[in-house]
Parts: sequence; C-alpha cells; structure tokens
Amino acid sequence: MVFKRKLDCVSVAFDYPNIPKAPRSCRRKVLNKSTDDDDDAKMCAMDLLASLAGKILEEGQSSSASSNAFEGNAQEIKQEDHHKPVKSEFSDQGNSVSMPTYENTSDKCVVNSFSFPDNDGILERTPMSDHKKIHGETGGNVNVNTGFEQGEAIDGMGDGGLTTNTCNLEDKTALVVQLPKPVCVDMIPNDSLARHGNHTNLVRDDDEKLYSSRKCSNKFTSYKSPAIRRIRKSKYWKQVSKDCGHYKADVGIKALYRKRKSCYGYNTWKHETIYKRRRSPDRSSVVTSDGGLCNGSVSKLPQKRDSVKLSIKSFRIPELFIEVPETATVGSLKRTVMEAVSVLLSGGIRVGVLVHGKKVRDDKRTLSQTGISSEENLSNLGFTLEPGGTSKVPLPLCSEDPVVPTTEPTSLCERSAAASPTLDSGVPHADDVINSGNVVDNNLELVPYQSEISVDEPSSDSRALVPLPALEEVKALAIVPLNQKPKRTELAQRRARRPFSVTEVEALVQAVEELGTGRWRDVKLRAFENADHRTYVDLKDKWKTLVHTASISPQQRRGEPVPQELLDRVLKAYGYWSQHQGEHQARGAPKDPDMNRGRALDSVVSV
DNA sequence: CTTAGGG
DNA sequence: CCCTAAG
Repeated sequence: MVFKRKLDCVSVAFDYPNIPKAPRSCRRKVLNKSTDDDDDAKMCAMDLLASLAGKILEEGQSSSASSNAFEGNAQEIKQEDHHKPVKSEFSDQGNSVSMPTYENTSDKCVVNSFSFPDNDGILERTPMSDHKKIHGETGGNVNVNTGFEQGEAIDGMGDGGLTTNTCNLEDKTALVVQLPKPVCVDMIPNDSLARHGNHTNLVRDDDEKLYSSRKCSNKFTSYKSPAIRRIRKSKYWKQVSKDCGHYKADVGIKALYRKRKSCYGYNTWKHETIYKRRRSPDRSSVVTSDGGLCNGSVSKLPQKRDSVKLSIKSFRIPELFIEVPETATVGSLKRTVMEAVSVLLSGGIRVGVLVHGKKVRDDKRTLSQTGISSEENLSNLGFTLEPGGTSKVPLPLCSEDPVVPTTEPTSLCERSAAASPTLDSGVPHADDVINSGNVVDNNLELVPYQSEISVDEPSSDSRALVPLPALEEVKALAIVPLNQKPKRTELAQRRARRPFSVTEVEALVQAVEELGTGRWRDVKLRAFENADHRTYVDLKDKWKTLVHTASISPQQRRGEPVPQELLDRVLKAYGYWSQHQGEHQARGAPKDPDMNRGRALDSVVSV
C-alpha cells in the first residue's frame, strides 16, 4: 500500500496533460519501436516503478485505492508546486548551474540529469561544448549512449530491508531521474512513506554537470514574419555542430529545431496512455502492460518474513536535448523537461534485473530462486532500465497545420496552475512567445537524445561509443537502442514531405511569372505568406522540380499530376526569366510582350 | 538572411 | 527536402 502510494505519486509527476505541445516527433516512434523477445513488460515510467516494486515484493498488496491515491497525490503535488518559488527550482543546492550569460534568447541544452526525490526539480543545462568535454572526447559518439545502460550499485541495507539505492547508468549523458531519498517499497503500512511520497524534493546530482553554452544558444529570438522565422537553421545548426564538436548533437539539434519551428514533428505525447494505464482499474502493485510482468510471477516468496524490501533510489534515463528560449517561463521549462521525460519513458522502457551482475531473464522465477531474498546480500541486486519497451500508442501523426496548437486531450490531471501562468493554456503566453503567433514555434524542443542516435552506421558508432560499463550484460543493453532503431531516426529528422497541391503550384507559377526566378523571398511573401511550412527555399526547389517536370514526358511524371497548362506556364516563365535576368527585378509582373505572346498570360488566375 | 545549386 | 557556399 505504502509503496503503492509512492508510486502513484511518482506517476503523477509525469502526468502533464495540457502541456503545450512541444514538438513531439517521431523520435518517439523510435523509442517505441524496439521489439524485444523478452517477456519483460513494456511499460511506462510509472509502470516501471510499479513493476519493479511489484516484482520484488513478496506479497502483492493489492491495494485498490490506486485511483484515489493517484488523484490525491496529484492534488498535493499541485499544491506543492504552487507554494514553491520558481526561483528555487534553479538555485537549489548551489549546484544548479547558473545560467551563463546568453546573448540569445534560446538555448539548447542537454539535460544531463535531474532528480526528483522530493518536490523540487532542478534542471541543469549544459552547453554543448562543455557537454563534449564532459562526455569525453569520444568524438560524436557520445550520444550513442542513449540507452539505459545499466543499473546496479545497490546499497545493501542492514535491517533486513533491501535498499536499491541506485539503479543508474554510468553514462553521463543520461538524464537522471533520481530519487535520492529512497522510495521505500515496503509492505508494511507506513504513513511516513506515504507522506514522503507526496513531498518529493528534487535533488541535484552532483555528479552530473550541466552547462550551457552560448554556442548552443541561438537566435530564435524575434522573428518578424513566418517567412523569416523559418529561415534560420542551416547556418545556425551548422555552427552548433561545429561548436559542439559532434555530429550526433548536430543531428539532434536540428531535429529539434525543425520540430519546434513547424511542428513537423509528430505529436507523440503519451500522456493519455500513461494516464490510462495508471488509471486502469486492475492496476495493481504490478503493472502488466504487455503481458509482461504480473503479480503472480513475483509473489512466490514463502512468507512474509522472507519478503524483500527494497527501495529504488534512482533511475537514469537517456540524455535529452532541450531547447528553451530565454523568454520562456520557468513553467514552460518545467513542462519541457516533463514532456521530455514523459515521452522518453512512455516510449517504452523495460526493467532488467541483475543479480550478481547477471541479468535475470526468466520472469517466472521467484525472487528467492533467483537469489533475491532478505537473507542474501541484496547489494548483489541491480536493476537496469532498457529502452525497448513497446508502446502501444499509435504513432502520432504530424499535425498538418503547425499553427494549430495541439492541446493535450488528456488533461485528467490538471496541471498545476501555480507552476506557471502559462501552464494551463495550450497556447503560450506572451512571455513564452517569441514569434508572432505560431504557437508551435514557441514550444520547447525536446528530443530524447537517444532518438538522435546514429543513423547511418550504427555499428561503427556503437563501437566508438563511450566506454561501456564493465558488465557484459550492461554492454549489451547499452547497445540495444543503437541497433534497434537506427534507421528510423533519420526519417524523424527530416521535415515531413508535403507535396504541393495544384493550387499551390498555380500560386507559385503565378508569382514567378510576375517576380522572376531570383526573388524567392518575394515569391514567398507574395504567394505563400501564410504558408508557414513553405519556405522560400521550398518554393525555389519546387520551381526547380516544376521546370524539370515540365521538361519531361507526362509518362515520366509522378505524383499528383500538374495541369499541363501550368507546366506550360512554367516553361514559359522559365524561358522568359532566363533571358531577362536582372530585369524587372524591381517588381511587378513582367510586361514583356514575349512573355505574353506565346500564350494567354492574361488568363492567369488572379490572386 | 537570401540565393543558387548540388545532393 | 537538405545542405552549403557565397553575397
């Protein structure tokens, strides 16, 4: 019961309903993609904890108060949040990284770690450049550390109880969710525990350093028009990659950028799923999400006296990249981190149990059979978090219109209004907004670093990875993510394809006829001012293909057929402007007779 | 930031 | 659609 409450509490932490959709992306897909033969249940973060606990507990305290507990906790948390000065979030422990002086408004950071033992959350930021240092000079492979590499280090407890103080990874790139204060999983009803659960203080992990680098900061500051807005990237990102010194980071950031920019990413929060699971009526001490774990499998232990008590001190999750404009509120920052974590965890995580450093794969075995008992030296017990859980949530689709903010449908657990004024609104508040109105663009970027991992040569990357933990098992685990879904990643990074409609083509042709082929920005402004997803580069490219299309035989054309009439105009304009470079550059439709002579230009569709 | 052009 | 070089 007690432990249950605790779990609920934890779960609550992840339940952020109305979070303004940060760019979710397909990364999530990656996370969910992994398939494992293991019987390990695939579960979400909360479930994870629950599972662990349940697995180890001898007696399945079938508490039925889950729902209530859950809600109750949620409430409390909200209050807590409310009372907590925003400031403390970052200034605690003096460890918190003081924000360097940024010149720009937005910074991309790597969240190396954060923990949430009690109630405070401290987020540290790390500048890419430093990030590199931190992770060693393993080249751009640092990121490969995606997975949950391993867990271990269990601090035995003398009093018969088992305390798994840590379940973390060596990987420093991992985002650490730590529960410094042991979350006791104890069968013995204990109010203190329950209370404890409601007051989680975030404790900063001193081992993990996060920095911010101005290099990684950017200039997504004040855009004026959508057109302009959507143009800063390549250079910028390039810079970042250079500064950061590693490819992976570059990739990740780019992805972030894109996502933020136009919500091309897929909205993949799984809050809903998480929530549902949590709410599941038969959700007991053990979560059985995918036929994986079940109470039965772990309640073999003979008697109560042989029960095993343990507490999981911390879990570490893969590194996350977060981009937050300086103008963002603390609240949005919180949400960002929360979302990142939620996505990551909900994406699918499995728990591995290590006994004496060896992974126990047989879920059917009892703890005692496995050597886990109160009489054993529990320090031999370890847990690992493995990516690879399979999410059942359907892949999110890319929102067609980036301008339309997606509001979290599942706001069962209302977000604390106290956290930030902007919290309850799907739409960022003024202080959150950088751009003129594209909500999406203002959303924070979160990308599980893991998903950013190698794309082309996973094998080589994994090889060059950061030093892996000593344990063989651990190594294997660490590599899993890499080999599991490397390819997918690439796709996620690319902007979704959006074939031009005939209408768009027409508008483009029209504009080019009037402006020529060397003024894409103007074309954009004139004909695609409101098409945020069409950059002038896109238009230029489209024109390029149009010219090509018009030059080939209809049989060779693909995709939605473009009316020959338009193609004719394309060639006409192409020919015209090819001979009149520099002319009419000023503006206005070309009056050159040649242009109109060949065909009835006058019939051009107006606006 | 824009263009222009190759990938 | 991406990336880059160049202005």
